[in-house]
Amino acid sequence: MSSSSAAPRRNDKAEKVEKAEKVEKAEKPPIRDALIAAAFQLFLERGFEQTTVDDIVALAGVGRRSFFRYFPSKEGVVFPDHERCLADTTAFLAAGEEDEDPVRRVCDAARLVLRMYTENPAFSVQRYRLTKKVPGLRAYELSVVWRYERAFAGYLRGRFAGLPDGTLRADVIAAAVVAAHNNALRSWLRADGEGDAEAAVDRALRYVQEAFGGTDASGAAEGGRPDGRDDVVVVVSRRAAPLWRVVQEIESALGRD
Amino acid sequence: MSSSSAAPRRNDKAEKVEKAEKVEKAEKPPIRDALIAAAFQLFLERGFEQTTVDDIVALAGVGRRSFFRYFPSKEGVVFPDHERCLADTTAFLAAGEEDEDPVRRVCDAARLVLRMYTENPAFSVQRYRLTKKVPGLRAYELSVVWRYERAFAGYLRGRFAGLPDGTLRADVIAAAVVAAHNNALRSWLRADGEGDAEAAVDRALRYVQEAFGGTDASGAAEGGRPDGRDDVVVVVSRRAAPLWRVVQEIESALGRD
DNA sequence: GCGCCGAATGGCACTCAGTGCTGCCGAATG
DNA sequence: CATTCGGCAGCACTGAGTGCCATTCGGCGC
Repeated sequence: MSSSSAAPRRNDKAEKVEKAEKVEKAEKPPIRDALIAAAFQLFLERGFEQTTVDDIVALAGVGRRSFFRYFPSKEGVVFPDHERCLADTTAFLAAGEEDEDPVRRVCDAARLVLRMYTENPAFSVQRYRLTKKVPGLRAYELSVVWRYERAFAGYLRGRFAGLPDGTLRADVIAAAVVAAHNNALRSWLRADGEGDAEAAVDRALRYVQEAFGGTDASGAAEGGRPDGRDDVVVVVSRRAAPLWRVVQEIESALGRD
Repeated sequence: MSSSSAAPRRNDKAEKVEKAEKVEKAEKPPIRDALIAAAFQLFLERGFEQTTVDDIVALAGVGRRSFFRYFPSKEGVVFPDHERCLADTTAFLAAGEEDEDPVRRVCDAARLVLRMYTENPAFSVQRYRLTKKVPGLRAYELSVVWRYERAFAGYLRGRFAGLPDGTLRADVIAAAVVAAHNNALRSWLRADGEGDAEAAVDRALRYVQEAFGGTDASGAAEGGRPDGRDDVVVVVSRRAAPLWRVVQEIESALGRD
């Protein structure tokens, strides 16, 4: 792109610098990052549908064919790091110990996914705003989330193998974990990345863990109950009241909200 | 297209017959059904990607433009009745009574969706085999399922409004209901539509209802309380006990199970 | 019976996503 | 220096999806 064949000595030097950068950055293709930056710039200022792949590659200064070497589709450029994150997550689940609570392990895996978002708050918020408006991106995000959910469910199915209704439990818990994670994550994204996302997700996941009863409620130990109270609660309810109403009373009496 | 202006009398008769069919079938465009039939025939014998929209309209004997008048995309023809079913489901939720258990209502809505599958077992099984192999159809199905889940969650958010963690509970329960429904549904589809799908889904949904403690367990209302007791119940629970354990105590104390 | 109107349809042309192929260039080999 | 190999640009092509317009058909008023 820049002036070439002007000074061979200088070119040799430039090559050395480039190589040094390569070693330093370690297998990071600059073309990929240029495409991501160009795509987001155009998507944000002009809209997703109003931007063609040709516009992106023109702004990034690369060939059109290169775009599809790095991303499977026009939507894929919006979720550039999910492939690696999904691999990390499955590896994390595969490395789990046998005596660990499976639900807790899956919750920790979800926390791993959360970290990918919190590492780049600005980027995550921009992407959230895009996916909220563009139906095509929402659909693509669904397929991404679905792969996480299937990874969770697959792990749980293995851990629940032999148990009655093992696959049912696995599927339901995986879906609940994903839903809780997304609920907290989206609250954080709607707040422009302000606030403690980790705490919000912990809180949401604790609700799931309590609902399925397969855990010691993680945060209860640490955040817990600083006054040391582990006392009893008395609830009085009319027998004819609908059960779900009673449960609501119980929950508020127990201080879970 | 067919021979015209040959015998006006005969043409008049043909018109009458056509009109009679229209009145009989009542607002059912035959073009739509012809497109669905042609699409499935080609998808099954040749594969989804190997079939173009031109192939479908050629076999159905209609213009290419008409395909996209009836279906939003090539994938859409595989899920022809979901739009109506989704409308029915949201209407069913909107018509719910205020004093009914919200979780139970959502489970009933899921049973409504199941009915759409069980009404045409052969069709549902064919579609299942297609979506299992074709990634594009899986993605499309995800977006369809997502709309049901959002309908469920929206209803629950309304019912849980004001409660602590209302949206979290709504999202998680909606996801759990959908996951349980799909788990049972897919078992039935894998078995080629043999067996009792209703019973399987009932069983799966009961698991969800128990996990979230928001139900009177199916038959409690009708089984009633013939002794006329409408007294009070006192429950004592340790504050640190997992919620599901507490709920179990409540349920047994209230005599519902 | 006649003409008009609106809805449904078919046909055409166009944009753009995604893919296969070819040639090119630079870098690592001998 | 010659060769090979991997990444990239450019080109051409298929096919999905859309906008536009002409046509047709059933219905309706005159």
